[in-house]
Amino acid sequence: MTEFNEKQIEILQAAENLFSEVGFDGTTVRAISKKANINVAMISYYFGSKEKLLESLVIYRISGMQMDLENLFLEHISPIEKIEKLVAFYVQRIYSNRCMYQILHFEMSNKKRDLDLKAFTDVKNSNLQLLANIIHEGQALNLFKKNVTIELIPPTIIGSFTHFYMNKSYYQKLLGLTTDVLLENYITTTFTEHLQKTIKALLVYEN
Amino acid sequence: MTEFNEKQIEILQAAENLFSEVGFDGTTVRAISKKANINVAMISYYFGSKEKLLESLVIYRISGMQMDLENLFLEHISPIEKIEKLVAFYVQRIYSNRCMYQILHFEMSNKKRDLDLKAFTDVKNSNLQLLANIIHEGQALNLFKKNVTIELIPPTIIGSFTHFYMNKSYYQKLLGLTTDVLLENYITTTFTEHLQKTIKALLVYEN
Amino acid sequence: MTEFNEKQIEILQAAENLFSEVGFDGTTVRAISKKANINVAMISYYFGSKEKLLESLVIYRISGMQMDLENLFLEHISPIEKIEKLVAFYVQRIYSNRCMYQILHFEMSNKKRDLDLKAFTDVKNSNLQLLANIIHEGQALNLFKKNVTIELIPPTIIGSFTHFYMNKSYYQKLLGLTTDVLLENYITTTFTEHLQKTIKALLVYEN
Amino acid sequence: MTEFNEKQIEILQAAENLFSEVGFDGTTVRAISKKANINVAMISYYFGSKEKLLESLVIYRISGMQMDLENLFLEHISPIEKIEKLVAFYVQRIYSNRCMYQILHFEMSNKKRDLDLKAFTDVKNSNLQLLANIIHEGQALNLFKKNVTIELIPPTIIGSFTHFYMNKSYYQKLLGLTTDVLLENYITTTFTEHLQKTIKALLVYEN
DNA sequence: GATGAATGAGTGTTCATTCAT
DNA sequence: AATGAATGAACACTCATTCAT
Repeated sequence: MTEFNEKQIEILQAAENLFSEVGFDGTTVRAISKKANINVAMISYYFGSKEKLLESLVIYRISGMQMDLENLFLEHISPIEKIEKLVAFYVQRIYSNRCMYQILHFEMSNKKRDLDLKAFTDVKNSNLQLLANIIHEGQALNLFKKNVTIELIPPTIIGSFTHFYMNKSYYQKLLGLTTDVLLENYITTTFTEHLQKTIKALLVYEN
Repeated sequence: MTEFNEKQIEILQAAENLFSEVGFDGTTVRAISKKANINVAMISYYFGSKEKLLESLVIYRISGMQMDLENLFLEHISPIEKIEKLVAFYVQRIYSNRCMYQILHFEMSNKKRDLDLKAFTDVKNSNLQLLANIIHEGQALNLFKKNVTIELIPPTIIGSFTHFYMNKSYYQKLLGLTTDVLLENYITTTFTEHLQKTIKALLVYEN
Repeated sequence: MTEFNEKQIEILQAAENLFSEVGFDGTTVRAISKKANINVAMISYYFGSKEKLLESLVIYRISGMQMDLENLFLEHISPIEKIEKLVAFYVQRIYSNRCMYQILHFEMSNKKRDLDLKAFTDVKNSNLQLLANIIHEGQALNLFKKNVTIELIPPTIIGSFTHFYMNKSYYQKLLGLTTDVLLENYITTTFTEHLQKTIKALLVYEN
Repeated sequence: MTEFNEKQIEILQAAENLFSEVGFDGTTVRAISKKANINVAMISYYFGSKEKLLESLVIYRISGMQMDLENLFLEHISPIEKIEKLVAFYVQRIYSNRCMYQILHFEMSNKKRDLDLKAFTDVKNSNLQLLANIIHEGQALNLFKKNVTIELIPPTIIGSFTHFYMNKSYYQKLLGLTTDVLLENYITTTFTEHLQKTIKALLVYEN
C-alpha cells in the first residue's frame, strides 16, 4: 500500500471531516486546504486531484478497518456470546469510523463517481464469512434455527446504526440525549443491546 | 399546500431522480432542465432557486407519504399480524419513495443546508405512535415482552432497507439478483420476510 | 408627436422615477411594470423595448420643457431684472424636472446608448439664445461688461444645481436641511439667490 | 491604506474607464477583464467582487486626490489671487480625475449602492475649510463682501465643470472645439478664467 | 388588446486545477 | 518541495424579450 506522510494524513483527516459533513461535492479543495493548514495546490500535488484524494482516503481508512475478530471463532464461548460480541464489535467499529461510513454510504450510491471499493467489499465479505461461520456453528449445536437469511443480517446492523446516526438530531431529541456524550453512551449501551437482542432473537426464535 | 402544475411536477420528478442519483450538489440546474425538457430559467421562475426546488420537492413528496395505516389498528387481527403488515407497509413505502429517502438521508446529515423537515418529522412521529400502540396492545395481551426499545425499531427497518438499497450493486452480486426485476421481487418477498421475522422475534422472544 | 395614453404615461412616470433613482441599467423592466401596476410584456408591447421606452420618456418630458420665456424679452424691465428672472426660471424648471435632468445628465455621457437628443439640444440652444439677447441688451446699455463667455453661463447654472442636488445628502447635512421641505425651500430662496448674485456679478463686475 | 500591485492597478484603471463610460451597471466584469488583459476570475480573486472593486477604486483614487493647497494660505499673495489659484487648482484636479468624478457623480445619487464615501466627504470638507479661510481673510481686509453663501461656491465650481464635461459633445460643437486637444486647451484657459471671474465677481461685487 | 408562460443570452461568481518560480 | 498567482470551464441565476392564447 501507499504510505502517507504526516502532511498527507492531515489533509486526509480534514477531507474526511468535511466530506462527511457537507458531502464530496459540497466540499471545496480550498476548505480542505484551510482546515489542514496547507496550500491549495498541495492537494493536486499530493493526490493528483480531489477525486483521487477521496480514493486515497477510502484506501487509507479501509485498510485500518479489517476486523480483528478471527480469534473470536477460536474462543471457547457459546455462539450466542459470539454473536453478542460480534454485534458489539460491529457497532464499535462503525461508530469509530462513522465519518468514513457516512461518506461511503453516500458515495456508493452516487452514480457520478465509481470508486474502486474492492477493499471495502473484501472487508464486508470477510465479515460476512465470519458471521456465517458463527451461525453455522450455532445451527450445528441446534441453538439457532435454520431458516435465516444470513446475508441480510449485516445490512440490518450497519443500516440501523447508519440511519440512527445520520438522523441523530431527530433521535437525540426523541430520546432526550441532550449532549454528544449522552449519545455516545446510549450507543454503546442501549443501542448496542437493542441490536444484540434483535439479532439473537432472529437467530434463536422460530417463527 | 401549494399545488403544482404539470410542468412543475415534471421538473420535480427530474430533480428527484438526479438528486438521488448524484446528490443535490452534484446536480446542475441545467441537467434538471434537460431531463425535464424545459428551459433553465423555468426552475428559477417556478421555484425561485435550486434550493427552493429541493424544498418544494420535499414538501411535494412527504405530503403524499403519510401512511394510511390508521385503520390497521382497528382491524380484528392479532398484534403479530399487525406488525407483519406494518413492516410490509414500511418496506413498500420506502421502496416506492426510495429516491426521496435517499435524498433525505443525505440532506438530514448535511450541515450545509438545513431543510425544514418538520413535515417529515411529523410523519415519523405518527408512524412511531402507531407502532407503539400495536406493541402496547401486544404487551397487554402478553404476546410481546416488555423490555424493548420501541424507538429503535423504526431505524432498524428504515436503516436495513436504506443500507441494502444504497449498496444494491454489492447485494445484487452477492445474492445473484442479476436484474432490477429480480431485485424488486427479492425486496417484496425475502427481504420483507427477513425484516418481519426480525421484528417479530425481537418483540416475542425473551432473552 | 406621438400621443401617450393613460397607461403609457403611468409607465413613463414609473420608469422616470426608477431611472433617476437607480439608473437605466440598474432598472429592470419588471421593476417598472410592478411600479406601474402593469404586465411586463406591456413595456415591449407599448414602447418596443426598454431602450425605446427611455427615448419615449425623453421625448415626453422634453416636449413639455420648452421655456415659456419669449415674453421675458418683451417685458419692460431692466436686463438685470431679466437675468434674475431667467435664473429663477432656470432653477425652477430644473427642479421640476430634476428626475429627467438626472437621467439625461448620466445618459448624455454614457457611450453605450446614443439617444437622439436633438429636442433637448434645441431647447438648450433656444435658451442660450434668449440669454444672449438679454446680455447683449444689457451690454448695449452699458450695464453689463463685454468680456463674458455667454456659452459658459448655462453650464454654471445647470451644473451648480445638478451637482447640488445629486449630492443632496451631503449638502443637507452640511446646511442642516433635515427635511425635504427645508431643502426645497432652501433651493427656491438661498440657492436661487446665490446663483442670481453669481451671474449678475459676473455680468456686471469688471475684473 | 491597502497597497495595490501592478496587475491590480491595471484592473482598477480599466474599470475606471469603463465605469465612467458606460456606468457601473453597464460594465461587465468580462469587459473589464478584457480591457485589463486578465482573466475574469482575477477580479473576484483580487477584489472579492465587482462591487468591492468599485470600492477599492474609490479608495485608490480619492486617497490621491487630497488637495495639496495648505501652503496656499501661507503664501504672501492677496486673497483674490488665492481664489484664482484655488479655482484653477479645482478645475485641474477635477479634470485630472474626471473619470472618477463622473463615477462618483452617478453613484452618489444612485440609491442601489451606498458606497462608503467618507474619504470623499473628508476631502470636500477640507477643501471647503480652505476656501472659507481665504474668504474670511478677504472679508477681514474688506476686499470681499460679507453676504455670500460660502458652501454654495464649491458646487458651482464642480457642477459647472462636471456639466460642461458630461455634455462635452454639445459644447464642443457649440464652441467649435473639434479635437480633444482643443477641448483640453479650452478648459485650462477660457473655461478656467470664466470660473475664476465668476467666483471673484461673486465675492467682490456688492449687489 | 392584453397577459402569463417561456426563452436564450448574458450576468457575477466559484470551482478544481495548473503555471511559474 | 512547495506556493501564490492565474486560468478557463462551469455554476446558479437574472435579464429583456417573445410566444401562445
